[in-house]
Amino acid sequence: MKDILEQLKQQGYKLTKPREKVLEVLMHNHFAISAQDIHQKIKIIDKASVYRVLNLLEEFGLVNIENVNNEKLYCLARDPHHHVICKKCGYSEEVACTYSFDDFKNFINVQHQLTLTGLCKKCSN
Amino acid sequence: MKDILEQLKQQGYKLTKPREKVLEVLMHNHFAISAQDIHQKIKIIDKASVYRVLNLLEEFGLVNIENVNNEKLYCLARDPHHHVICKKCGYSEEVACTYSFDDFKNFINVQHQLTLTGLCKKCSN
DNA sequence: TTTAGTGCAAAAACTTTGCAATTTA
DNA sequence: TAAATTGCAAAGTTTTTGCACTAAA
Repeated sequence: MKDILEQLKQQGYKLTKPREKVLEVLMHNHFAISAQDIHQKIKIIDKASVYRVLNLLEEFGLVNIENVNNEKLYCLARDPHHHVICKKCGYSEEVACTYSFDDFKNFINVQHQLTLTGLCKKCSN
Repeated sequence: MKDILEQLKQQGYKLTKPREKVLEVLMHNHFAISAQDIHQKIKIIDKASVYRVLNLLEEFGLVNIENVNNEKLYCLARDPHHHVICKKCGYSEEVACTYSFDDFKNFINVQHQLTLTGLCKKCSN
């Protein structure tokens, strides 16, 4: 987290409570989480600010966004790993990321986001 | 497209104009497209129906969903390929998909969605 | 003819924005 | 102290829902 705040600082952004708090939640939340749920966890911070922080992080490629059951979920882009998420109960597990995508002819700064969904053992019965 | 409609039919769903039209747009649209833009292309169909069709397709894993610049984009899950999308201008190219994910211990029916974003040549200057 | 699916209009949910007040550097 | 950022409230978007009507099987 320090790294990220430092990184933002070096870009000229200030270290503020909303940024700290949102990052804290993303750090401590093992899996992907929605903007609304982030706000739920830190009610001191205005919802608008939560969105502003998330948009900032997204702009810098510091978060990944996943869609599961029509929910937009954020998670820190601390590579290299992804998640498999159960579409029914939300249970998830980490998946190592072994892919790299640097060899594009016509693109630079390519980031990737892999979303894996399925049914966990429990829900498949 | 016939396949998909057939598939739905066999599940007991009816073949209706909204379903046909939305699928048509998804078929003919080479790249990912938003719900609103789909509706824009077939104004005869009510927006609510567009959403209903998309949700149905999602439920059956027939579409992939990508987030690019805070826009939720749909594309048919006609494997195996993905897209790299320029975050600035939206230009995109196909990327062959060479990954399979069948070897999970605790999950079944695992589907994957890979979103690649970057800057295209033009936009990186 | 029955049941699923639609359109419409209204509601709900989500996200962004303008601006005065506050906080950071 | 200047500039960036916040909270608040309001506006803008996007998505869902209830229900009477319509169309598919």
